[in-house]
Amino acid sequence: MVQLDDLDRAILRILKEDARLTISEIAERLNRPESTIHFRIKKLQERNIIDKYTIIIGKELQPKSLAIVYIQAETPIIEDFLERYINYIMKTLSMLPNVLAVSRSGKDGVIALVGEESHEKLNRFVDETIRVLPTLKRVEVFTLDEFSKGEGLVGFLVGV
Amino acid sequence: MVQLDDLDRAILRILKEDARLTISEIAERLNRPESTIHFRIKKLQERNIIDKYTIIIGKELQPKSLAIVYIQAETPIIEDFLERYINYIMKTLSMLPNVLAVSRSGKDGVIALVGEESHEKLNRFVDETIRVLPTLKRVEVFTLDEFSKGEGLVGFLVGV
DNA sequence: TATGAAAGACATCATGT
DNA sequence: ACATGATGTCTTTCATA
Repeated sequence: MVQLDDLDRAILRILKEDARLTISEIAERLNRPESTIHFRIKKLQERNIIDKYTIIIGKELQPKSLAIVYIQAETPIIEDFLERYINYIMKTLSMLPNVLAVSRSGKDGVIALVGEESHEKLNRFVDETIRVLPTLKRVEVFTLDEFSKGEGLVGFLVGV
Repeated sequence: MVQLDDLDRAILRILKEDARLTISEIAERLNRPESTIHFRIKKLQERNIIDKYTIIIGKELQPKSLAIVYIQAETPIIEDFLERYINYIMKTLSMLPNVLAVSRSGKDGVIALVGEESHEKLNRFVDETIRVLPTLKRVEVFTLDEFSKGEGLVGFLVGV
């Protein structure tokens, strides 16, 4: 089981905001000795509660136009074909740099997060790369126009 | 404009994998002097290409069941009401800890990424918190069952 | 598990090629 | 862009409670 006390949570929240703060700065903010903060962070890493440290890429390198695309395959007679076809779609989309995330959705669906420089390019990508896939039952596009929570995810996902 | 050379990109890719590597370790991997790496990283930060440093929370603290939920409001006669209603929905959802991301989608829609401990809890959340909202035209739920790209986004978004 | 102190490693900066 | 060295800060370890 995962057991976190208030100090652990406080440290995690601070590191989430700025993972480059020094242990002494964190110690000062939380009114604890450095050795304690160091010990806690070490434990959080060992317990894999802190999975990794990473950077968020700034706006300039991020795609301006985003959309969630739902792709549903035509349900075929042969089950095994559907399985392999979904896997093929997922693998293909995953390789594209402007496809930021791909997940299976149910037995016959795929959800992708797509980013492009402009609304036009995004529509063209959907038309020319996704809608052309054979034996699709449904393709649905939901543009992401303005985040009120979780906006940072673009800078986290975008490649360099 | 954003100008990145191969060295910048190599550094960014390394930091994306592990933002806690020391400058000397990065310098060694890339066969460059430490002073150069230090200088480049400093510039990348100043140029805001590195926007921030953060931590990814491990699996144990992540929701097991995820879904993208699309919420479309009934288009009313009065435009201004739609605007305020969408804002209200977004603000309300943003406050919930199990709603990891919220974005407006078009004039009359909202897209939310929802996480819960189980498939059942997730369905209950959608039924009891989202479908009960008045004057909705459509609520669509797409479960996220298995990522092939961008899986880390959950550990990035989840709160502590 | 928490803490204080000490030792070593590191980032940072200045200077010069 | 790269090299070197000086400086102060930070991490890490360990002994102790």
